[in-house]
Parts: sequence; C-alpha cells; structure tokens
Amino acid sequence: MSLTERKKEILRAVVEQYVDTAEPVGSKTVVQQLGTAVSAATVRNEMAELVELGLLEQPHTSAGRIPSPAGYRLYVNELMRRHKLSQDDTREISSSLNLLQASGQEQSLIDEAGRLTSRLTTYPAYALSSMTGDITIARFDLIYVDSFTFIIVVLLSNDLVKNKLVHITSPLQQPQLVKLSTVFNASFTGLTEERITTALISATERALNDASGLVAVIAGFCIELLCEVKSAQARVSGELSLFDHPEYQDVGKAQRIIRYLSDDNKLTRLPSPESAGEIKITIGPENLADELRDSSVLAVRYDAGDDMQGLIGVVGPTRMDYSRVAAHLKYIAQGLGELLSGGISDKKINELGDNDIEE
Amino acid sequence: MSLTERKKEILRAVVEQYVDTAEPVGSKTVVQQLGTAVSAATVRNEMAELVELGLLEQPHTSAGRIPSPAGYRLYVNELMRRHKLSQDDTREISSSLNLLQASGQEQSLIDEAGRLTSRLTTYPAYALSSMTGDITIARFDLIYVDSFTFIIVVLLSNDLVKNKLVHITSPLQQPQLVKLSTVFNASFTGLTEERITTALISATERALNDASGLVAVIAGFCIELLCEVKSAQARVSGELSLFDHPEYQDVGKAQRIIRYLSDDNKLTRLPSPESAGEIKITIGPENLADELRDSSVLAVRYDAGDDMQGLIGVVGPTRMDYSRVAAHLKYIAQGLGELLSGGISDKKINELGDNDIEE
DNA sequence: AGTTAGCACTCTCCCTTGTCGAGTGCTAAT
DNA sequence: ATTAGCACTCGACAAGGGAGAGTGCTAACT
Repeated sequence: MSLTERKKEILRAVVEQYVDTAEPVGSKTVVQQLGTAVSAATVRNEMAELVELGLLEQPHTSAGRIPSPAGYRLYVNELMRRHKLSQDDTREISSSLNLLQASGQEQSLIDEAGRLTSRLTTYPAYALSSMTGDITIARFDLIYVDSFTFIIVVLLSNDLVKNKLVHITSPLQQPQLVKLSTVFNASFTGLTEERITTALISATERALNDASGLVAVIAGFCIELLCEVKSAQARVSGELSLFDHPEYQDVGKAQRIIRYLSDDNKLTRLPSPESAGEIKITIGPENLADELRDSSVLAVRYDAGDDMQGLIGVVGPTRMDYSRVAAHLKYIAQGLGELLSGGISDKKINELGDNDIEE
Repeated sequence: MSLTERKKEILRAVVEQYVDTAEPVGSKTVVQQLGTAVSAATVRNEMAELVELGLLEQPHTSAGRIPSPAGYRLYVNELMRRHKLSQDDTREISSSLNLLQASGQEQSLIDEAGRLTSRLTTYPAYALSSMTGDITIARFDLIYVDSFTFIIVVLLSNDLVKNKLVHITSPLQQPQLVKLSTVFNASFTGLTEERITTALISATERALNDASGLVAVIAGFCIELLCEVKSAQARVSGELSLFDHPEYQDVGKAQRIIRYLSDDNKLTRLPSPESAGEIKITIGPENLADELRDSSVLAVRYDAGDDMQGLIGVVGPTRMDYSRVAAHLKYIAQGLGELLSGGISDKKINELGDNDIEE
C-alpha cells in the first residue's frame, strides 16, 4: 500500500485535527493545516479516494471526514511524529517516582506509576507486575512473644519480608520455637511453592514430633505467601477520567469499559508488547475484547531486574493522541524499570531519546 | 408539628411511591395506594396543604408531587416502617464476613464490609476505622541477615506486626544488633508516637555511641508506623453504582460526588452517629458539604473492642429507600463489630432485632 | 492529466410551532 | 368536610423550516 505523499499529508492532517477537536474535518480545514497551497476542491478529491481506500470515514454525506481504524493504523505506523515530553512532564514523572522509591514499597511504586500515567495521559491506566524468576524463602525466624503467642517472620528471595502473629492454644516455650525455626530454615528455604508438598510437611511434623498442627500452620503461611507474591498484581487507576472525554459521555459505554478493566483476569489478557521499552498499540476493532472494540489500548513493558517484569497500559478512545501517550508510557516504564531493578537511588532517570513503536 | 393522620398517610404514600418509581406522584396514584376510600380531589387539597407546609414539592404546576427534604425527614422520623431483611440478605452478609474473618486481616475485613454494603444497597459505601486507645510498641526485634542487612520487626500494642528490611552501608555484626534491640526494647516500648521525641532519639544515640544514623532510621520507622496505624483508614467502594440511578445520569453530578468521596479528609468529616448501632441519616441540604446537597448520607457506627471503632456509610440520592438501607447498615455494622472485637470465630452473627434511627 | 472555481445538493443542528396527556386549582353542589 | 366537574398549565414529543457546513460533480483552466 503506497500512497502519494500528498495523500499521506492529508491523512495526517485529518488525524491530528480530529484528535484535537473531536469534530469531523472538512476540506477547508485541511487546506489551512496543510503547508502546501492546494485548493479545497483538490483536497476533496483526494479525501474521496482516501475514503475509497478505507482510511477515512464519513459520518454522513455532508460532514467532514474522520479517520477509520485503518487510518489510525497507517498514521501510527508511518505518519506519526515523535512527541517530545515537556520539561514539566519529565520532571513530574521523575520526582513522583523518586519520591516513592524512597519509601521503598514495591507494590505502591507500581501503583503510583499507574496513577501517574493516568493523570498525565488523562486516560484510565493499568499496571501489572509479575515475577518471572522463582521465588523462594530465604530465611525463617520465629519470635517468642509469650507462651501462647509467637511471630513468624519470613524473608523471601526477592527481599520482601512478611510476618504473621500466631496465637496458639497449647503453651510453647522458647527453646521449642528455636528448634522449630532451625528445622524450617533447614528444610523450607530455597524451595518454590510447588515443592512445599504435603509429604514434606508431614515429614517435618514427624521429625519435630509435632501433633499440634503447628508445622502445618507455619507451612501454610509459607505457601500462601509464595502464591500471593508470585501471582500477577493488577491495579487500575483513573477510571473516572473516561468521563472527561466526549466519546464516553454515554454512561453505559463508559461503564462497560470500567467494568471490563476491573476484572484482573481480563486485564492480563490485554495485548502486550514483545520486549521491554516497546510500545504496543491496539486500535479499535483490533482489540479482541468486544468491550474495547471502539477504544484503543497502549501498553508498554518494563523489566525490573531478572526476576520481575510488568506492563503499564492505557485505555482510551480511538481518537487519541497516540504519540503523546506513547511518549509518556515509554518514559514512565523506563523510569519504573530502573527504580525497581537497580534500587540505585542516586541514579537519576535521564531524559529519553526516541520512541520505538511496535505494531 | 402535628399533622392529621390522613396527611401523614398521604405523605407516606407519596414518599414510598416516589422512591419506587422516581416519577412525581399524582393524586390519582395516591388514592390507589391509600387504603381509605377518598376521592382524588380530596387528596389534591391535602397535598396542596402539604406543599404549603413545605413537606412536598411540585416540579411544575401540572405535575405530581415529590417529597421535599423536610418531607423525607418527617417520613424518616415518624412514618417509616421497619424493613425486615430477607433471609438471602442476612445469609449473604454473615457468610461474606465470616469468610474473611477466617483469613484474619483486619483492614481487608473492613474493606469487605464496605463492598458488601455497597453491593447490597446499590449505593457507594465508605468504611472508616480508627483507633481510640493509645497505640504503643509492645516489642522490638532486629533480625540479622548478613553484615549489611537486617530486618526490623515491631509488635504493636494492638497485635499488629510490622517489619522492614534495612540495607546499611557500614557492616554490622550480630552482637551489635542484639545490643541495639535490647536498648530499643528498654526505651521505646510502651511509648505513644508523641513521646518518641528527638531528645529521646539523640539520648539513645549517645547511649549506643551510634554515629551512623542507625538509631535515627529505626526510630523513624517506629514513628512512621505509629502514625500510620493511628490515622483513620478510609475506603470507598462501589462508586460506579451511582450511575445506575436516574438522578445521577448527569455525568458531572455523579463525578462531583465521586471526587468528594475519594478525598479521605472529607470523608472523616461526614456526619457520624453518637453511639454504636445507631444510624445517622442526613438528608439533602442537611449535609454541610455542597457536593452532597442533593444526596443523602446514612452512617452507622461500629465498635470493635475498647480500642477501635469505625463507621460504615452509604451515599445516595435523597430518593432512597431509607428503611431498607438502614436495616442493611445496622446488620453489617453489628456483624463487623462482633467479628473485630471478639475474634470468637465460632460465635455466629445472630439475626437482628429492630433498628433505632437517630436524627 | 491534474487542478480549480462554481454551484446544486445533502445532512445536521437548532429553533419554532402544534398537539397530546397528565395533573392541577377552583368552584359549586352535596 | 367532601366531591364532581371543568378550564387551565406545563412538559414531552413530533413536525416543519431556515441556516450553515461540507460535499460531489461538472466544466473550464494550466
């Protein structure tokens, strides 16, 4: 599919104008936008051909043109210019992320990245993270509080610490706790969740001569932990910003999308790019999900060290400033990746070069 | 203010009909609703007087009547009949709460109560909790991981356990950690947040001969914890259900309320009942906040033991089935209170008696 | 052959007009 | 005090018409 240079310019003008105003674009407006001096009539002829090719659409006979999904696609693939983030934007992203980095909580950092994305793009954003590497228990401590109470503290291989206060019915003395913890450190560290089997648990029970079910409680806590940490975390933010856009003034339409986004399972099935830093753009009917048929999704992957990666994405109307949103996404993903993997808090996020867009 | 019995019946009929249909109620409809055999004309006269008294309103000359805020108030205070929860409802509440009780997380139990409230009432719900008693540190442990890493584990007086993994730049050996923890246990336990002063911190630093700022880091963590736990937690759920009601079809109006609810500070300033189990109903303009001027708020207080209490509330249109919502709220609050305070997991929540409504 | 001006045509938007029905307020009779 | 009757008011809805924006087509121009 090779269009004349002029057709491309007209298509670009229509897309950019329409993204800006949300009104069908007429031939006269295109002439104004276009640098080249051609008449409205010429542009009309060209636009008629673009409709023929399926790149533009006409809401009705005597209205201007709007881009079709295929038109957006072509625009995104070939015509889109790189959007340069403003100083304000880069500064806000860097400072927001660096601030949270200080407080240290991984999940809240990812959440914040989502919120930030939503705020800057004015569209709902979602953030997923998942662990790729195996997570195991690195270390195990039992703290004696009183004879009916102790605390389990578990250090995971990804440096997360989890704890649980346990009340028991039959008294227990400190030496017994120490023994318990020694055994657990010996036999439960370094194991992934699947390898903590019932066989292992009952073997441990026998070794410790435990009839009170204490071993089972502690082992259960470990399994729960490992499952929880391994499973992908999804968080959506800024759902309400949908209503700020004219295409979602219809409450039902917006609600369908918000409902869709609130389902974690569905989120994980959204399109995702092949590698870190790439941006995957899915336009209107390219979306498999019915609910998103007239919306577009942009997603970027971030890598945080070897054992963790995730996705940040945005959902909005097909009439979206793809270039601007892509630039934001890419910058945030890069920053997040650096913060999560390095943990080198002194290293500042640098300004970005250019954006690679992947189909 | 004493109305004739018939006026009261008419008012009740108008309120109940309007709550049901959301359409202004005409004299003919009232006659149908009313048991007594009177003509439409009589009802018209009566309704005209009720308008005079400010209890009913007329959207325009030739429309039916709708209740004014004062009308709702009178209805709630004097005319409302007690709503009996259905078996399904009580069963759903009990099982949802008991289920989460098992998993043991306090915050998530409160959250779930909010979600449940929202789902059952079909209105957005909020849930707050706050500690009334003083919270202190009950116990203090430092776990040695390697010479550059240790874990702080803190047991609070309300049985919460918190931890933090700390990386340090200058190496530290286990004996030093033990010493640190002994000193902290001696001087930081039993203190409320305000009593951890900079003076205390520097005194501790001197006592331990600490120049590395380690004491400051640990003390900072303690202060942070105590603040976090003391401050009220607020969670809103079901915001989107607003859109299911005709009075919030206007996106802007609904958005204003949702925005209002998303501000934790404002939530804590919402009206709250005097004592546990009472329901506080605030109708339309009785609300101080402008954003809620044409909505109503129902809130119930729950007590969970001596040192914790909270609020569950619901926001909806003034045209609301106050009786039904109040019954749900009261039942949920009672269940939540029992679960949080007793922790006696075997004791089932019993069916409720009657509801006391407080102005 | 590509480009342009001119012009009739089409369609939406918005305003006005007219009709219908629900519900009222008033009056006079019971 | 209650009721029947009746004129009146107002919103909802459909129909009609003018204005404006933009198109498609044709014929002339380069």
